[in-house]
Amino acid sequence: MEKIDIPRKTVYRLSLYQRCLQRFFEQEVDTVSSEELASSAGVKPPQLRKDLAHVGQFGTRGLGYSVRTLADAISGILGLSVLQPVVLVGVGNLGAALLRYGGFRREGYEIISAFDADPLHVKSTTEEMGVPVLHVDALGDYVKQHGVRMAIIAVPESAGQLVADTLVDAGVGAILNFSPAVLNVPDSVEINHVDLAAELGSLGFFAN
Amino acid sequence: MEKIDIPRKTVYRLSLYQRCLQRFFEQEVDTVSSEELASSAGVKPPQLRKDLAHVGQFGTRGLGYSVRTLADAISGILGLSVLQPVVLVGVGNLGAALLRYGGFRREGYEIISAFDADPLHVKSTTEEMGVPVLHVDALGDYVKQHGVRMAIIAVPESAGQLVADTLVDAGVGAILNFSPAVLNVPDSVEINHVDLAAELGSLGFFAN
DNA sequence: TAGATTGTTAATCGATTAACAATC
DNA sequence: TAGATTGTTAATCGATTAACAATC
Repeated sequence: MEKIDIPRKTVYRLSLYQRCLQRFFEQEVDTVSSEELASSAGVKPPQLRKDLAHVGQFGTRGLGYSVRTLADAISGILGLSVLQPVVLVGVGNLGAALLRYGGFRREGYEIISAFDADPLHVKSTTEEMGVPVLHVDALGDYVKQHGVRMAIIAVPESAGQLVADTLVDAGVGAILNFSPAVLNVPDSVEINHVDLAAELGSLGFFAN
Repeated sequence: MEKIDIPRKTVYRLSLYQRCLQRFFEQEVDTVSSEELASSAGVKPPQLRKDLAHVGQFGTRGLGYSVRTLADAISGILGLSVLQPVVLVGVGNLGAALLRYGGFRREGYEIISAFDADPLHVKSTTEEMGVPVLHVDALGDYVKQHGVRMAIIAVPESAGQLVADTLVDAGVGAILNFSPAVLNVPDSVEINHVDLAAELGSLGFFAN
């Protein structure tokens, strides 16, 4: 394993490129230039080339990139070649919406189980939500048994850290955190924090 | 207006500080040091002080910051002193969840109306969702008439740009975009892009 | 005055952009 | 060969961190 030295932002953008390439592929485009791919992803061409340089050489000078080859390469790097199992913790408003959200699956992820502390939410069955919803007490064991490496947290702030600790203890390596809580985890665990209130809050400044 | 020169990331963090200050205020803490406030927001003290330096001087050397004074100052800067009206476009899975999400209101924002292209969603009434859901055809006029300056987009990718154009034409100055679409807008309009699929997608890399 | 903590300047770090040589 | 476009190096830019003088 020598996948150490790629900047976080580059990894994020690789995921953008991947999605754009999928679209080109569906449109049966065989080859794209850095110009075309970059513009479809909303970045500048040198940015794209720099990002790709971090992970290898995929293009042909004078020609561009093979859509197929590049897409496969990025899939491999991001670990999307096989469907990745993910658990979701917190089936409130947002959690339930994420459960129904199709975008994750299209990207190569599958929420295989959800967890909640509220018996009312736990009662929801596979039929209702599309996945089993279990009590949060079972979270740690489930993660260990199924070897789950990724989790989505959509619980209230007060529960965030506890859930994160449980996940980390059980072996999860990456967390997408929608709770407002600032999570303390070991450096080996990666966290993407999506703070909805802060996203909107900071926009007020620009709206005048 | 000379609110030009504050870095985007600083504005974002101001919003974090604001929320932490609210908590300190509720706990009846009068004064915090940059050390305390920074740690509660998940940043380092010099970062906090640098951020604040962009917008003014609020602390007392040797003592720290008055929770009340600093909270009020940041509220003013972010424009949160009065409840900000926001429109939401797209009442699918995610849009509906955002509509019910309480975090925005707590932050000083109120979704005053929602819009959708699907007559099924449009039928939803104030009672069901808490806010009126109108047909997207009425979006531009509504925004103009109510002087709305902020919008949340939660429509499918194919509709993103069209909705953005409508909003910008109607005078919106800041958009929180949850659609995967890369939106082209004038420089005067600020966009925060929350790309759920890409957030999760990039995490795959770190999960091993 | 002594201790503490801010505000600010300087140093570091990393990321973006520009430019161009390599090469298909 | 000539035109095009990559991969890469160098220059720029901005943001973070460290350090410390100002000052309560």
